[in-house]
Amino acid sequence: MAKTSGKTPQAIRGTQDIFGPDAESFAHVVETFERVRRLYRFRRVEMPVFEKTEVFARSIGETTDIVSKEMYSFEDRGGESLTLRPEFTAGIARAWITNGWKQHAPLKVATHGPLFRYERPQKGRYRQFHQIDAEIIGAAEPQADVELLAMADQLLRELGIEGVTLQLNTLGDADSREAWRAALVEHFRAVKGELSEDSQERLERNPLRILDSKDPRDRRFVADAPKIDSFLSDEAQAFFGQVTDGLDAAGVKWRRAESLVRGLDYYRHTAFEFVPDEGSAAAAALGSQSTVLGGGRYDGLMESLGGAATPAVGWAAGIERLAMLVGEKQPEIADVSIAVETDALLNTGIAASTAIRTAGLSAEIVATGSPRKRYDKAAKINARVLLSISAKDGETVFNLKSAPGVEEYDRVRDILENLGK
RNA sequence: GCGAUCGUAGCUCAGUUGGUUAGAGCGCCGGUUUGUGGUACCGGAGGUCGCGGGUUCGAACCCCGUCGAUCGCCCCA
Repeated sequence: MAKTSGKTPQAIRGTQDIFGPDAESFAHVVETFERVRRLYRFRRVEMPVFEKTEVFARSIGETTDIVSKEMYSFEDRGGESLTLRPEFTAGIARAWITNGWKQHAPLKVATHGPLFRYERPQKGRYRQFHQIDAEIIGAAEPQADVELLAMADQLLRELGIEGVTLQLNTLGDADSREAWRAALVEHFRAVKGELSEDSQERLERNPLRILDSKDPRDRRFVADAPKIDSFLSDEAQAFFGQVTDGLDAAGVKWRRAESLVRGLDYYRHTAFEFVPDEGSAAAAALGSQSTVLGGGRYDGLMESLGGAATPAVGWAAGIERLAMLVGEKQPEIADVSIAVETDALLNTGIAASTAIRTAGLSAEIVATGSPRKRYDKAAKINARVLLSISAKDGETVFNLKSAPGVEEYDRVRDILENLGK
């Protein structure tokens, strides 16, 4: 692997050079997403890869570890702090405000591309990673949540991903959420000494996170922790009911996950993740970073960026993780593989390949190395038709070969007959 | 930030209890078959065994450090 000899610089930790079957799977995920988002009439949006640090710091919350340690921030030549986007949502929210996209409300947008987080890489987690993303902004009704989730569910089905289930929860409105949080702190504080060290720390900084602790010492107390349902207002209860009814109507399977939370304060109501079922092939393929697609309703975000209160809901999914679940994809088979068996006929080969490609057939040309071996190399390329170009008694000979009944055989023969006419 | 495992040709890996010029497969380059031919045969190039130090008569192999990778913890927008 990485040699330190010589002067070649190494790739940055946590970046990937994606090639071969992985690249094919990656492209397949993106192409499927583009197709499905059109079915749901989400409009394509292209966003900057970096923003003022403020965009992320204010939306995420100034005090969290995320802002202080886990963002790729730097100063530009003017001394302004900029940050490579760690997520799509904050940038889209900023654009909504600065570009007056309110005029398009409710706005359904989709995008995909690279994101950056300064973290220790592990399976399914990189410093530069890639996500697909879908947002509905300016829609307060539960129908928006339902449509968004139906799209996510259809995407996973069209990708052929099995053994992944929608885990669904509600965080209620701001008041419900705050009351629940207070009750949780009270509950866990009573047994603080028996919690894991990590969770004793969480108690002060992020008590909701104790609910998804992996430590068995914590899990005993998680089971009988206060449930959000006891704190939901009538409106919040009704909202969640409409979401679940809508999902049932849409045929989207879901499971209530009372411990599913979001780390950030701007989330309200619906929170969800598509997670591999325990013991499934998907779970084995993903390792410990297993959430495939996640999101929720973030009615509190716009205000943190100085905009008018705006209801919105969205999700994002890691392309690399999805690619790990879709299986190996091979590049498309070539229509024609061309062996130029003598250098004297190189230009004939070029003319033939151009004519074939112009006709809409894909072609690969082999014209380097030992002339005797070019046929062998061309034959190794997976192609529907094999064409060799050679000279016999001063005449140019096109020799075509394919499996019986291959439609491209006749097309190539016709193209060659018209060559030079 | 913490922990575990790993680091030998372009790639995937062998390398026995430390013992002479470090191997295989694939790939690459060249040659053989006077040949309408893909899977054969022969040959070649390519490695200061991640890097630095130590132990030893002798280190790819043992010890320390360092860099890198992988996986996990923390975190997870």
